[in-house]
Amino acid sequence: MEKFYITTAIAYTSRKPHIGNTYEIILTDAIARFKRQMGNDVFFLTGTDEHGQKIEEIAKEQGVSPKQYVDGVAGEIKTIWDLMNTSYDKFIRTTDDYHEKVVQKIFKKLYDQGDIYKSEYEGHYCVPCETFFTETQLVDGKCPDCGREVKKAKEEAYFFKVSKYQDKLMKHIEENPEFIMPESRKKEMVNNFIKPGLQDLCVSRSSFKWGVPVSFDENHVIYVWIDALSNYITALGYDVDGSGDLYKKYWPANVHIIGKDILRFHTIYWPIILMALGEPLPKQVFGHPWLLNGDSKMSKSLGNVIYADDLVRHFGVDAVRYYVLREMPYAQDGTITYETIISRFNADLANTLGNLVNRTVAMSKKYFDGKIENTSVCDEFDNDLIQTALDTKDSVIAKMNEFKVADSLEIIMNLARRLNKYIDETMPWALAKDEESLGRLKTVLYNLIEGIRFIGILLAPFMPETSQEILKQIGATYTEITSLDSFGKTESGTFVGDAKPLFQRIDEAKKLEEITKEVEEAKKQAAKEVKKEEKVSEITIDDFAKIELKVGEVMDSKPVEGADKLLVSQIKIGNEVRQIVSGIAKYYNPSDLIGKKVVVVTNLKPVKLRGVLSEGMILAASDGKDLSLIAPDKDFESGSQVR
RNA sequence: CGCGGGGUAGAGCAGUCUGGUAGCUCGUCGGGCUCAUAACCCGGAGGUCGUUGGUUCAAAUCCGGCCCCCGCAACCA
Repeated sequence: MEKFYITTAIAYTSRKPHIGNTYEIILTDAIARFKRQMGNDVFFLTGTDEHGQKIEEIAKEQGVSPKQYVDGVAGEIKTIWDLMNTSYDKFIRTTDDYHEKVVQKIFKKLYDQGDIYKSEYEGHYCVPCETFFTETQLVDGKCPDCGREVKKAKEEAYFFKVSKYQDKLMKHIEENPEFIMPESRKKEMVNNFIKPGLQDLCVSRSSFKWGVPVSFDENHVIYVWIDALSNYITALGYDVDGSGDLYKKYWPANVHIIGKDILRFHTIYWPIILMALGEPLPKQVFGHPWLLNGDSKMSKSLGNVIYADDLVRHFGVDAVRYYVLREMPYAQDGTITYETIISRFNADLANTLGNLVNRTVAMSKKYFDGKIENTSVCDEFDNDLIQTALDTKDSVIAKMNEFKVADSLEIIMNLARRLNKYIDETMPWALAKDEESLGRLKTVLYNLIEGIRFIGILLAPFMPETSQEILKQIGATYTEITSLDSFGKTESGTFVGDAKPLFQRIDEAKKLEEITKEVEEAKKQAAKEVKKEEKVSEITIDDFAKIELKVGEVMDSKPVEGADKLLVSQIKIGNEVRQIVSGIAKYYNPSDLIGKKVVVVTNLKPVKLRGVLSEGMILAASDGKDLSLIAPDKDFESGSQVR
């Protein structure tokens, strides 16, 4: 039996995953189930990435230990994975003992052989946040987290010599065109990162503690990539000093299924780590697109997060699986809204598929007490139907081998449509009226049941429960995909089961109203939580007094050349005119600003943004989506104090 | 000129590699049917394929210019 090792990315345990995160495991599960159905010996790995500064911070805020915190979230993640009926063989946590030990050994080995070396990490350090940032991470030259000033600082750290393996990696990518999929992503990686030259990767941190310690230097913890990526091999029992049987059997992975955003780590750093370890590379890395809510990304602050368990409550597990698998394009981002999911549910699952099964089984019961017989009274319509069923099986297999999940489902649905049409073509209710055509009627129903059996079997990787229910309702005894080699496996004399609607049609207006209520409720809740999260430490009135705020009038404003977010404005404050650069170009036209009264922080240390001097800061409210300048309520003289 | 993706009927997408009647699902309008979950089947309307120039007997498709949207650019799947 051919082995097939497939993995998801491990989920970060900073918070509960939303439907977009959940999409990844559903997708991977569909592929894993398909491969099993095709007779492969599949090993399906998933798990959680549990270390890092962010988790350390959240745990601290909540007053629990990091381990306690990740235990909670990892449990929640596992619950959702199970709720979605995903058939993973192993769930690894990066806080598992065996994983941590092997990660330490990997680090040590790379260090001993000279691929990891100690050096200094120079960056911009934000003191209150205790975090290093690179030049490019800074927002307007300030800390991206808290917006405060940063200063240049050095930190001792370990680096991984990725540059050493660059050429070898490039060669591998060129020689294995299927290594990075989809194709468009490959270009992105090669042009953006490899060609310009790889920089050595910082692989340790000393600014926080929540991680796997470097075994020979206790001031450092191993930074995320070596820790997290190694899960794919530690889960199988890889060990520097000799690996276990699972590893020998399943490595290299046939495919890593990951989000497009972390493609870089999986197609550049991970292969290089493996090269350094002298281990074979995964055969393929598939970067799937994202699932968006409408046209925007799901985020807590926007209050538009959709969770898998909420969807399941409203629509059921298989409907949610169906939706995400059917709706996601191969290489482009997909969308989810409650409207579209209801529409898919009704059109595809209730009307086309559910109703087909229901009417067919009901007719079999009604006309022949559920007994199925092939009397071979054929007609012109039959051949086309039979051919469609056989073609459907072939196409689905072909598409699935390319991971084109949405196409596969569409093809299966087309078979359901073809079967519905067949009912109209043959008109069983008319045949039932005449004693002489009962033989023909038996064949018609036989063909329908057989066609539905194709659907039931082909649907198994995508909607496991529905697949079983369909096969049960038609009383199928042959349920293997190999039984689809020919049309007509069902034996005469088989009895169908009870006809129960597979998917009850949803009243869209009513459902939406119900959901809207819930969403409103959740939004309020989220707003509360966000507020809590954003609460910064208290300051005294003296601290506040250090900030000088004044009313200013915009005399002139224009875009900063070469920057898409920045405007440079001349602001009159009393008798003085200052130049201030602000990141508001996306929200305001320069010409509209002229004459406006704004509030300005006047004693801010001047900085250069994009090479342009900025002597202050204009205050604005922002919710992440839009931005509004803060203006005095009455027309006030520029230069007036703001307190 | 940082890199990449996209712009096709009211909505969502396929077709572009390999040029040859513009297709699918939803919606909409009309008809049919009554086995079934007000479902199913058939038909119609609706598109200057972002724009502009070129190659060609022929361009959504190949080549060039331009416009618009969206990602990525060291840690949000």
